Amino acid sequence: MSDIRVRIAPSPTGPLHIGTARTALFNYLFARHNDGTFIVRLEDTDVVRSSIAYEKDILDGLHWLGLTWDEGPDVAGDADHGAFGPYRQMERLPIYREAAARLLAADLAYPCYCTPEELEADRRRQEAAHQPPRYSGRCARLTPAERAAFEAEGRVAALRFRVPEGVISFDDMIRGRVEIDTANLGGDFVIVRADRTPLYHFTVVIDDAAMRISHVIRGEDHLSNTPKHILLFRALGEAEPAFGHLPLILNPDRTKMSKRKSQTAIGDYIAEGFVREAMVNYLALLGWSTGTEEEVLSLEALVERFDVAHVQKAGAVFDRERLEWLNGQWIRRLPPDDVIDRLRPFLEAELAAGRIDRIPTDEEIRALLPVIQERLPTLGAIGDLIGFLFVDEVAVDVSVFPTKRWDLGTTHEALSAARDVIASVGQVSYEADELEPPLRRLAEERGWKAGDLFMAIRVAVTGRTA
RNA sequence: GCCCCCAUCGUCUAGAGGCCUAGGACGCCACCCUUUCAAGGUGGAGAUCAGGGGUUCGAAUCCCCUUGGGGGCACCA
Repeated sequence: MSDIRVRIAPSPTGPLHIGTARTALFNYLFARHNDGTFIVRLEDTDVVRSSIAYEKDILDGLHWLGLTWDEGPDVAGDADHGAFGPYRQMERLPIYREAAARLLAADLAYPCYCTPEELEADRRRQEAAHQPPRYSGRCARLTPAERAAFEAEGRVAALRFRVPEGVISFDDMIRGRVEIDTANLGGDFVIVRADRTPLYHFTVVIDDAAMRISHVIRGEDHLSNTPKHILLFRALGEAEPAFGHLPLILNPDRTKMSKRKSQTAIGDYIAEGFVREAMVNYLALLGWSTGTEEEVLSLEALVERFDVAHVQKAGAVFDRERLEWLNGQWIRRLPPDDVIDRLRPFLEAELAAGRIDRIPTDEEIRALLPVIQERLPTLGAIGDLIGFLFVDEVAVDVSVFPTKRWDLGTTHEALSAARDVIASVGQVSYEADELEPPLRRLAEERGWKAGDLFMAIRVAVTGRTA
């Protein structure tokens, strides 16, 4: 095991997002390729929006993808494991409290008594003046007497970190050297709320330091925040990890992928019948490539080939068509028993929805596999493909019969004739050459195209044209 | 508004100065196969490498500017 330690730190304030899943995957690939440690940490300090249901969705989703982690909680609500725990931030409050006290004692942070209303007014004024939003620094130099006065007023203070002057620079694993002047950070920022709960920028740094995270690999939306983190690492007397900022996943209009414009919940893709192999394969290739022309790659193959050098810098539009193509590729590659297992929940859903009257047996599905495996874009398409076989009565909508060459009269006539031919053949084993030759003969005698006859029979028997 | 990041076919990308009259994949269009639908095979359309300056014998590749796009600027994460 190397010293490389990386983490995915999702916030259980929503279901597992495509972007979080990809960040988790890249961290996983980086860790496994380098014989490092992959950690899951839950950032649940936003108590109002966090929930155990989301925690479950996230953990289950990561398991579904096949990303195993070495430290962290495995099951929602359950205990975690690893030498650097706990791995839920709400269980680490004393650690943050101690760190906050240290910064306060060293005057690296100070109590701020500004009310939300005052801050909001400042912000509005700055916006009106076309100024960038920035904390006024009103509470930065309060005398003990002034603080006491605010306290006497009943005001409760938040804790603000003093942002020093200077330029922060770091070598991003993906972007190279990045420099940002601390003057552009928006002034002293809050690290502990008035209600004593710590904020993200604070906890993320304390935990990354405490958990000995060596490489912080995350989305590009955090790039501008990195100087704040570096400042905090320094104030805390901790070594800074390496940073790598992944390109964002984009909506079709090239804005940051969002629930509003795209399907972002991994759970929704699972429900549609995307298989994990395809999802992992697709996500890995969104913003990264092997540098070769290989496209269909298993998680193991990805681990073997992963390198930061081939990570793209520009954002990548999420392309569902390509995901579907990969899904088809993977469904075709799955072993029969595996497909049968994975199909079952979707068949059960068909039954529950009343679209079929019974669930096919494993043997029935196995017999169908040769004709359905290469036709499934998603597992959820199974009902459309074989549903007609498992309903008590096939409903045939007359309008489904093609009328390009045949009118309904001809269709009816042809079906009657075909029925006679089939009856005359008698007992059959349904091998292809038992019914086809006599039906072809019938078509030839009547001057019909065999394809038209077969289409009529297909619709009459299955209720569908495919 | 300020700061930061980015820029090769519609999309995902290969390309790390000459191998590029820019390659692959998805999608699209033909054709083949074919009893429909798929799958598969073959071929095609599709990028003056955002634009303009440099550097160089030589630039998609290096530098600068412009333009365009994105992200960040919370007592959210």
